[in-house]
Amino acid sequence: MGIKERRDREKKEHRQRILDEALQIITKEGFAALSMRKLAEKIEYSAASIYLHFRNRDEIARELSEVGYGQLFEFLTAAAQEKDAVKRLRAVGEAYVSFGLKHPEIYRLIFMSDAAYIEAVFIENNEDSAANKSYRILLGIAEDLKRSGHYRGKAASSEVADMIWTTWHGIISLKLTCTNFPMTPVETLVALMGKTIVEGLGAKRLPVSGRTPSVAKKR
Amino acid sequence: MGIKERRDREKKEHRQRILDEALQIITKEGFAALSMRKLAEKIEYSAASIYLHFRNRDEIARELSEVGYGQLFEFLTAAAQEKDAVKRLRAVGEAYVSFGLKHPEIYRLIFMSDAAYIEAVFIENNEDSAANKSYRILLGIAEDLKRSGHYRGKAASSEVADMIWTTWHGIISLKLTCTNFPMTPVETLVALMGKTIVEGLGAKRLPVSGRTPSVAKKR
DNA sequence: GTCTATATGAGGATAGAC
DNA sequence: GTCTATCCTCATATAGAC
Repeated sequence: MGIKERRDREKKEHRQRILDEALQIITKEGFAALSMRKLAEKIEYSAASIYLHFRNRDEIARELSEVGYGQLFEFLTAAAQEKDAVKRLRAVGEAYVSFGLKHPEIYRLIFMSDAAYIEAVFIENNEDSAANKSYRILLGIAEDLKRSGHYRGKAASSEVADMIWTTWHGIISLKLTCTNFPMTPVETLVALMGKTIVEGLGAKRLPVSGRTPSVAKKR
Repeated sequence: MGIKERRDREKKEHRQRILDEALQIITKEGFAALSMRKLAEKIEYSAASIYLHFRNRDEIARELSEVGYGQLFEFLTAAAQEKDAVKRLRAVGEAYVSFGLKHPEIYRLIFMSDAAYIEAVFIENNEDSAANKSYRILLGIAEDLKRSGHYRGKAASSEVADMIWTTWHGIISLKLTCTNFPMTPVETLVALMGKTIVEGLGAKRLPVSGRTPSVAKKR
């Protein structure tokens, strides 16, 4: 049965080669630039042969998205070793943003294009998907912030985690769409954001929504 | 010279009609669905005739972006009447997010696709562009927060404004890409975010970056 | 079984007839 | 000024060669 094994192995390698080249194209030129023809040229096969390995262009995109979530997870994991929740919040935030800056087209693909990719990963996939594991890093930070007395509000940890996530996503996605705006450097934004959120969550006085805090009275 | 005037007027009207139909297509089906052929069918002219009014599809996109910035500006202006900076922050934030939810495809076009559109507006255009005026609403809030003693940090108003903007953008853009995630409802996120930022900016104790605040010591 | 060649139909853009 | 005809690029599908 060695022949079948070799054939299977070769087919798998061929498939992987297609994915590798596709990733290169996306990384360099963005997802929109990924065409079956261009990809076929790169792998030195006809376009039709790609369809023997992938149902369509979308299936390639979905697989590459998962690669992207994996890369992001590695970035985050490396930064999530810090014990202290506040330090970890800052480290992971910086890692998240630096991933986006380093792999802008991948970030666009996984978080700024079709909702189908990310939803497939979060909803259908198992708990061990890279995207879910990344989210749990974030959730862990929110829980630790609460545990260590860094926040006093009533918000659930998942809400705090979502707030932090949207924050980082906001910075990187706006930067990718508009390289010159906001003019504040990304690093400054990450630092200011992190500090403001930590202090906001842990603030002792919680002014009732809508009322002006006493400090402002002197106006 | 009345004939020339009528001709000019008719041409202008025709151009406007193209834009109107294009806006409808984008609003309903998204920018990707805007094809010259489909547009031609709507206006009941040949596709080639569109090129007499617009250099290419991109030029239509750019003009529609400006319409979009104008619509956003109107949303924000209506919410920016409130005198109190904190209340205004919340009102404008809600308006920003509700614009994004109400006109998702327009939002995608102006803030989530090509950097060229937004950069053209912010950089090349005059101070009176809708995008610049919108930004100044935000900047005004940041300045008023500072003036009324709501924040004590060293961050410049423009940095605070950018932080607030990225925050709102993060919420809406993540929601548009991933309708089921984050699971926290948009309204909850906006409220939590607004509260956390106001309290974070105004917090009395400013723990030195990297040190754990005293509350956490008990861990 | 795996590939090449080719067909189909959508789309952007343009030349040239009227 | 408007149209038809056309060219190019693209995703996708399939027939049939090997």
